[in-house]
Amino acid sequence: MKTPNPARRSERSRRAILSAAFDLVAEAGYAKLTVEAIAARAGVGKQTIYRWWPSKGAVFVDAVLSLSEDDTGGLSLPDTGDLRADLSGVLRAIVDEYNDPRLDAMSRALTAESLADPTLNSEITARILGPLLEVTKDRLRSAQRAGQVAADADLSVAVELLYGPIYHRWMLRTHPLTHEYADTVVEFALRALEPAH
Amino acid sequence: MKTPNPARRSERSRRAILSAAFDLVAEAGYAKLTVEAIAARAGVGKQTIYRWWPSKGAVFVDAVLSLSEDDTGGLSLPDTGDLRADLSGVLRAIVDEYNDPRLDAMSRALTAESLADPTLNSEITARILGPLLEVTKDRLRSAQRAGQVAADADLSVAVELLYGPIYHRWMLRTHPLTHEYADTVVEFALRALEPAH
Amino acid sequence: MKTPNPARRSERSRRAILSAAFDLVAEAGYAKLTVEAIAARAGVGKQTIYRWWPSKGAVFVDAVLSLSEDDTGGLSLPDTGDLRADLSGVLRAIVDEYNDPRLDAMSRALTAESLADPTLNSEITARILGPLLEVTKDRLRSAQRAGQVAADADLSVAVELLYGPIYHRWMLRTHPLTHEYADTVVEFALRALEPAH
Amino acid sequence: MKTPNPARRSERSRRAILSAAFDLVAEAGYAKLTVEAIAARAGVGKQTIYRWWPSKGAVFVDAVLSLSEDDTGGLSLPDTGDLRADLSGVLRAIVDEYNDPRLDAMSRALTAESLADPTLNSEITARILGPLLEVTKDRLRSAQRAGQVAADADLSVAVELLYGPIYHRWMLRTHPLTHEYADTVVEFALRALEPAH
DNA sequence: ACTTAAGCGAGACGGTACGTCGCGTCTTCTC
DNA sequence: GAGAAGACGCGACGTACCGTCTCGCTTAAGT
Repeated sequence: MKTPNPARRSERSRRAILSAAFDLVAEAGYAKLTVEAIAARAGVGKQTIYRWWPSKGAVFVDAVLSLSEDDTGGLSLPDTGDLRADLSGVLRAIVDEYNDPRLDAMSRALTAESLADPTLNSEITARILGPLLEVTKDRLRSAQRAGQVAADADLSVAVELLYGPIYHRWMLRTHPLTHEYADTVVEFALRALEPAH
Repeated sequence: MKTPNPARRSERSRRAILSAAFDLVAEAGYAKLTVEAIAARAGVGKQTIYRWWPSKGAVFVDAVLSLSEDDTGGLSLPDTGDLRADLSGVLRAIVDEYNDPRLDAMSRALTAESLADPTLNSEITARILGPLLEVTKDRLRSAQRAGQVAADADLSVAVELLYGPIYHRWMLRTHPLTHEYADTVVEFALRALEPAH
Repeated sequence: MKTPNPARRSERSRRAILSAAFDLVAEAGYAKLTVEAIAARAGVGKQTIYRWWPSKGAVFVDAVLSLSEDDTGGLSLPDTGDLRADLSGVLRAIVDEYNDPRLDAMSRALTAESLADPTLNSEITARILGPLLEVTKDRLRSAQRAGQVAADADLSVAVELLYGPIYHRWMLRTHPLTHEYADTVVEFALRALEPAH
Repeated sequence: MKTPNPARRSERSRRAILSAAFDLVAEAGYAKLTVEAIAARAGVGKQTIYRWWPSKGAVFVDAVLSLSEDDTGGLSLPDTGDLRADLSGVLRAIVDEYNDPRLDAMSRALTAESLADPTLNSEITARILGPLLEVTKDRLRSAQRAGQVAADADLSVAVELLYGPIYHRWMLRTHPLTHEYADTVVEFALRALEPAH
């Protein structure tokens, strides 16, 4: 099992494969994605796929990631000084994404894939989720300095207080995801995090 | 598509199929579960499976559910008067379950399945998750009457404040799930829910 | 394995089964005949078929035979004194039957069935073919008495001289089966059988 | 329905499939031949069979044909000048073949298959039966030139006069097939074909 | 006339084989 | 030497029928 020489890799094929994978999922759902279909649609031999990716899940994750990285990093988290507004902004944005059927389907597919394959899970965590949590923590740290958040609050838990409820509701479809809901979550979180009184 | 006559259904086969499915997942993981293996292990024709379940996922969900329903309701939620202790009890119990590799694998398989098939999702929600959320809300309602929780708090959100962070951490494997973590979550949640001061 | 009591046999079911079998073959060909289809079409339980016939081939053969026995014995072989004319009559009649697509298909199905199952073969031979050969031999015997056929000719072979070529051509589709052909065969056969000169 | 590229066809698989099919029929009879068994015995995927043959019948016919074509033409028909002896030779040889249980079974299977599938019928006719009839006609033509057979005899019918009775007796099992029988048939045929006297 | 057991319709069952799909590997030929 | 093309061995799919096996129901026979 010799590893191929990346220098020789065809950029045209790489792109074609990723975009074929993405389009196929968009059209028919992740469950119907097959390596053969990707190869056919991309005008590529199957071997070319297997040479560079370990599984079709990896191709798909790559496809999604390469797309989301074309954006300037997805969600931003401004620091206007108004913590409540800043957090509400992110959460509402996330709610909007989950309410877009296209993105919803993609996210669920990605999640399902990551459940079955720990490798993909870490990749997703590292490349999508991690950065989001990080910038959020940054914002909370800044709020700590401003005395809006208890100095001793564990920020790793704090971010989960924000994103956990949203994620829970999205994954389990217990109730609709709305902007009000996002705001309620922010409200609760801020109360939980506020300095001792 | 004629629906079979349930009156004639063989109880012996039903049981054999469910327990075969469960055992196979326990032994080799959900990814390797096949209808043929279930049929073989259960000593049953494939058609008998397809006659009564639409997919192997449905069989598996049924298997898990029928098992979890042999227990008299699984998790209980006592009302000792000490809200913090009561909640900490449930969350720690859940953390323990997620830390049991067997149950962890089952839950992830169940979750992955429910991502791909909304029907299963609702079934799981209705038969496993729903009851848990319900008893939790009951406990919180009792706490409201006792003045430990703000009277106007939206309890649907409140339960997500409790379970959301745990679920988030479990699903995304961002950090280890510990009893301390459970307690921290309870702490934050109680602070968020406490009556205005 | 107790043999069922024929006295209790339902005549209505028997008829329904035979005619369902016959019709199904007529409609879709023998290859697509199934026991389940016969049962369904006849409004009969499968067990009723298995109780009275050993195989679907047997049902079909029975169906054909029961039909052909409604006729007064099928082909007749008159003795007008004109041997050539009498034989030409039968052979032409047989040729006509083989040229009827319905009968052609039935005969081929019957033949195929008898190839796979020696039991059916003997039944067919006994109930359809045998009588034909017998009456033909009778006619030839009468011709022997009239001095038109060599006294020492082996009549078992003689009839095969008549039917063999026709059968050969029908089975193997080497050439079309026509009345002229029937007459040529009769001509050759008579020449082969004529008394020494 | 894209047709596969024959250039890429694996010769090794082709051979293995044909010989597996042949052996399986020899061992257990045509009725028990299955595509799965062929594939398993040949060490081949089922798809490889379906890629190149339309049905298991076609595989079997191919198997038989490819074997019979390894022989340099099978039956020969010498021209010794003695027509009776030459014809008796072929008919006796054919009788011998039909009396070999192995060949008998093969021939019946082949015949049954050709009854159900006209395509196979023509193939068999073209590759096995046709050549035999042709060399026989050649021999009779030579006999015509020698004045042993009527100049105006229709040779297509003549050959059926020879093979028809044998075939009839073999197929319908009315009487045993013996060398004497073969000779009797030749005798009758020669008498039928002899020039006017 | 009344049981009572057989035949019957229906159809679920354990199986075998079907013909198809997709996997991941391998081979051949091209650029 | 990477890539397009696609045949291959393999494993599983979901379906069609097989022949067997209960289920109630009906129906004729024998008390």
